[in-house]
Amino acid sequence: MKSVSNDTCKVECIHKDKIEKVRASIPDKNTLYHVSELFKVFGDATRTNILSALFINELCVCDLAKLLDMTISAVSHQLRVLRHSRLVKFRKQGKEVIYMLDDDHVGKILDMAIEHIKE
Amino acid sequence: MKSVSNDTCKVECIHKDKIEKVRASIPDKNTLYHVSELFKVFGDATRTNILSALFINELCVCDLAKLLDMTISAVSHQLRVLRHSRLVKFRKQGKEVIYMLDDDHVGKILDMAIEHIKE
DNA sequence: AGAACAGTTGAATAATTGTTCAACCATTCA
DNA sequence: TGAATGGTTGAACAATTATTCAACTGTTCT
Repeated sequence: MKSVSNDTCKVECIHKDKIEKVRASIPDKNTLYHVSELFKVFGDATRTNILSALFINELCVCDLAKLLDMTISAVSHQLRVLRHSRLVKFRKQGKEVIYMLDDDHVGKILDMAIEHIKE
Repeated sequence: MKSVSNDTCKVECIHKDKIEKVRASIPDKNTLYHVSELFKVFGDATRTNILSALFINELCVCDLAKLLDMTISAVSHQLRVLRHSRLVKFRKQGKEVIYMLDDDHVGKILDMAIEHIKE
C-alpha cells in the first residue's frame, strides 16, 4: 500500500475524450524528439550568431571567431554541432575552412523567429 | 610577455571586407539573444509535446500530465516556462486550469521545423 | 624537411536546466 | 468549516552542455 504523493493524475479531472482526440492527431514522439533536437541547436546565442552571419556571407572559422569575439576553438566546437545537424556545410581552400549555410530553410526559420520576437 | 595560446585569431587569415559586410547586416546582438531564448524553449521534447498537444486542443494540466505520462508538477514547471515566453495562456474553470496556445505563430514554427526534419 | 598557420578534438570545468519531492494555495462540496 | 481535488512553487539533485586548455592534424611556404 504505497503512499501516492503527487503522481500522475489518477483521478476524475481527466477528460478522456479530449486526450484521445489529441493522442490521435499529435505528431509521433519520434518526430517531436527530432524537432526539439533541431530547436535545441538554434537555442544558443553563439550558434544563432553563427547562422545569422553565414546567412549573409560564407566565412572561415577565423573570421567567425573575430566577428563574435570568441576563441577559434569555441567556434569550431559549435560549428561541429551545426555540421552534425546539417545546418552548415564547408569547403576547404588552402589552409582555411570556409563555412556556409547548408540550405535555405535555416534563414527562413530565423526570419520567422525574429518576426515572432518583434510582436 | 605572455604566451598567446589559441586565442582569438590575431593574424592574417582574417578577411576584413567580409567581416565588415556581415557586421553591418547581421541582426543586433539583443535580437539574436531573444531569438535563441525563444528557440531554447522549443528545444525540449516535453515542451514541444505540450505545444503540439495544445495546438490540437486546449487541455488542463491533469490531462497534459496523463497524455505525456508525467507528474503534474513536472508539467506545471514546463507550463510556467511556456507562459513566461508567452507561448501559452490559460483560463481557470473551477478547480481546473486550462491551457491553450497563445498565438498562431507557434503552430507555424512547429510545422516549419517538421518540414525541415522530413527532408 | 622544418616552421608557421588554420582548424579540430578530447578532457576538464563551470554553468544551466529538467525532474522530483514536499509544502503550499485556491476552489469546490459535504 | 473541513476535507478533497487541481495546480503552483522552491529547493535539491542529476544530467546536459558551452567554453577553455592543450595537444594534435593538415596545408603552405621557404
